[in-house]
Amino acid sequence: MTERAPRHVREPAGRNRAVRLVDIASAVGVHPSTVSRVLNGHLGHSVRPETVERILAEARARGYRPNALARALRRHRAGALTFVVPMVRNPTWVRLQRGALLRAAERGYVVMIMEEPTEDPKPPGAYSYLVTESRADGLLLATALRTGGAQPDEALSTVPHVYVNRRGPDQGDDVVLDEAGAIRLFLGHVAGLGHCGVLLIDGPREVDTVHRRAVATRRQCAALGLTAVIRHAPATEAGGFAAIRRLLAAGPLPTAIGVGSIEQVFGVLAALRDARVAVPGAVSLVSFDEDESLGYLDVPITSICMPLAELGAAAVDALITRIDGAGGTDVLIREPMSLVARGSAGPPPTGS
Amino acid sequence: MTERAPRHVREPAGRNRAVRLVDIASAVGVHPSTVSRVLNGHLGHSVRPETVERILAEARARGYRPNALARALRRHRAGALTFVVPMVRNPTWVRLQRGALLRAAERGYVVMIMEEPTEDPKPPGAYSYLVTESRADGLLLATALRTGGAQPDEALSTVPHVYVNRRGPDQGDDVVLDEAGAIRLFLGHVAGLGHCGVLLIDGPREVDTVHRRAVATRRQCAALGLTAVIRHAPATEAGGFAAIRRLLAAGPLPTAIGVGSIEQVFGVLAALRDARVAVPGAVSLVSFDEDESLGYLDVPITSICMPLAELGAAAVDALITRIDGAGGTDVLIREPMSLVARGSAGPPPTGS
DNA sequence: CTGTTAGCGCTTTCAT
DNA sequence: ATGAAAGCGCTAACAG
Repeated sequence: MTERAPRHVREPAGRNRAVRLVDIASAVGVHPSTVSRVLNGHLGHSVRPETVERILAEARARGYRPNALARALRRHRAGALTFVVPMVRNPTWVRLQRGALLRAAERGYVVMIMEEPTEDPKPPGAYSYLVTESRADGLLLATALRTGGAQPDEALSTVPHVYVNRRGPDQGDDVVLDEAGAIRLFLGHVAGLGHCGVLLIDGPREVDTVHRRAVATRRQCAALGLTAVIRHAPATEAGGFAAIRRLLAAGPLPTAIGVGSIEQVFGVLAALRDARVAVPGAVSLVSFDEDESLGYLDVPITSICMPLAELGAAAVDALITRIDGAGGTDVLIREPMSLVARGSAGPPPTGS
Repeated sequence: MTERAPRHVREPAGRNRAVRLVDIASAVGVHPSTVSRVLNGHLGHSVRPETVERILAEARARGYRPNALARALRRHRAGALTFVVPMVRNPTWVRLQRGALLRAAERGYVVMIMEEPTEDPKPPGAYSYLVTESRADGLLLATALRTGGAQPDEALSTVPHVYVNRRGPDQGDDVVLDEAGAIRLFLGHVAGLGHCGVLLIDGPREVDTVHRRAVATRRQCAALGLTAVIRHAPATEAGGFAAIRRLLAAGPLPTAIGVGSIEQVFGVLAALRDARVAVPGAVSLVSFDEDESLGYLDVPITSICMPLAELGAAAVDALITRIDGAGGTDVLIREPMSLVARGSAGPPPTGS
């Protein structure tokens, strides 16, 4: 009485079949549902300890792994998150991604990465199909641009999502860093050294973090009685280089310079070097991106170290909260944030 | 006669249900299987053109998206790949990851990223559970370490996989770059400039790319009549720094230096600067990692630009081939590879 | 304490 | 040219 295998289900050729719940059940001689309960720890309706043991033993022996697809289909939960990141090379995103991946793994989720092209960016809602298709339970949106229109994205209205390191058009779904705090650290440092004029070289104003740094700089400089000059340029080496070039052509620079991204730092340094402007002799420099390599440059660069991994982790937590149906509020990650003093910021020249 | 909804299936609270195949079917007044056939283009048993139109229209109108979970469960295909990458900050991996993500998207796969801790690394087979659970159809293994034992990983034997940028213990599943070609570019450049002695500062010898570069350097230097010194150090700024420090303490350096990673480049440059060894006056330097920032340093760094995005794309293709059941052979990505001459490599000092 | 049953949403063979 | 039916592997409400 060999059971005939149903002919209409094709096996993936050559691969040996995975162990299923029913295999465990029939080996132990219980019903599949019992196995399911035991393996999921649903012992509310309690199961005989002996049966539990036998099931656990069998499952372990055969290396049983539940089929995530079947489980997800039944539970209406994919156990996956989608992380939408801008397509840039920058250590910032690596650290953010890492923090998110680690926390997601801890919480039993896998993470799919989608890279958003920097030119011709799609609206965040363009990724909601992943949730509609049940591939993911929610979206981590880390695309950098501020929304022009500021009206909530229709396609996202029914999809759990969180904006990471940028604010979105809707309230209560942002997880961002304390950029104002970073500016405070920067201004406190250079003001303490005696600087009176500040220059911020940063990325395009459409980038939300850039916008927040610019606003904070203007406001805080006003409060502290410092003059503030703000220049936006592409977040590249060439962008930083050109920005300083242009400013130097117009006159002397403010003595304290903050730079938004590490790429720009390299460009800024090159332009200052070309013009023989000494760092930190003539101008002081502080980077808002931290990377170890900055400590090994000709002039080691003082920088602000932001809690990027913590940001990623917090974003995952916030998203899971929303997936679980609980609402949430905007999250501001403040700690740990520090200024790594390396010597590129010193007192202003005495003549100034 | 309102149909009672089955009470035992809980809806995800507050979220509106996705459109299903049956919804389209009942709206159009046909059987779900017909809709399935039409939407999948299985018109082998031909369907009336009018019906096709109505189904397509309805699906479009309601924004129908097939449930990827249900489809995957039925088809025994998750439509997902897992990319296992080492946990390092380095532009190399960003470019590799990008190439892989883009190609996977083109081919209709989503990609999950798993980061492998650098210290206490797990064997690649530790990720095969993702395939067993049907979360992914195959594994892209980009962990950097060479396997000590060199015996095939048991847990991977039934799992489609490809080793990326490293060779694995089994034959025919590697997709790697032409490191020997990179060395050839390097040696050709410096030999052409007149150098006779070469120093390679690279990462730990357990890293497969490092190993291949070291072997190629020894072999090619012998063939060209160049002396070769090879030093392994951690792939960090501090590692590069310390390596040069130690060598300088022991005597003069070979006049041509190749450096394995960008982090080490920064360390090497700092150590040379500290010791007042001029670049390219006293020693020439070439980096095996390319990054735009290298063009903006004090001394712009000549580097080898490897086809990393192409590597990622080729790895995805190779993996999908294996998932589809076809075997495969090792792949060597040679092009496009170039030496970006920036000035850190020049003729050796005349005294030497 | 455990088994029965009814699906999750989709695909596919078979029958008409 | 289309419908019926079965089932991917798992879970959960309900019934003993």
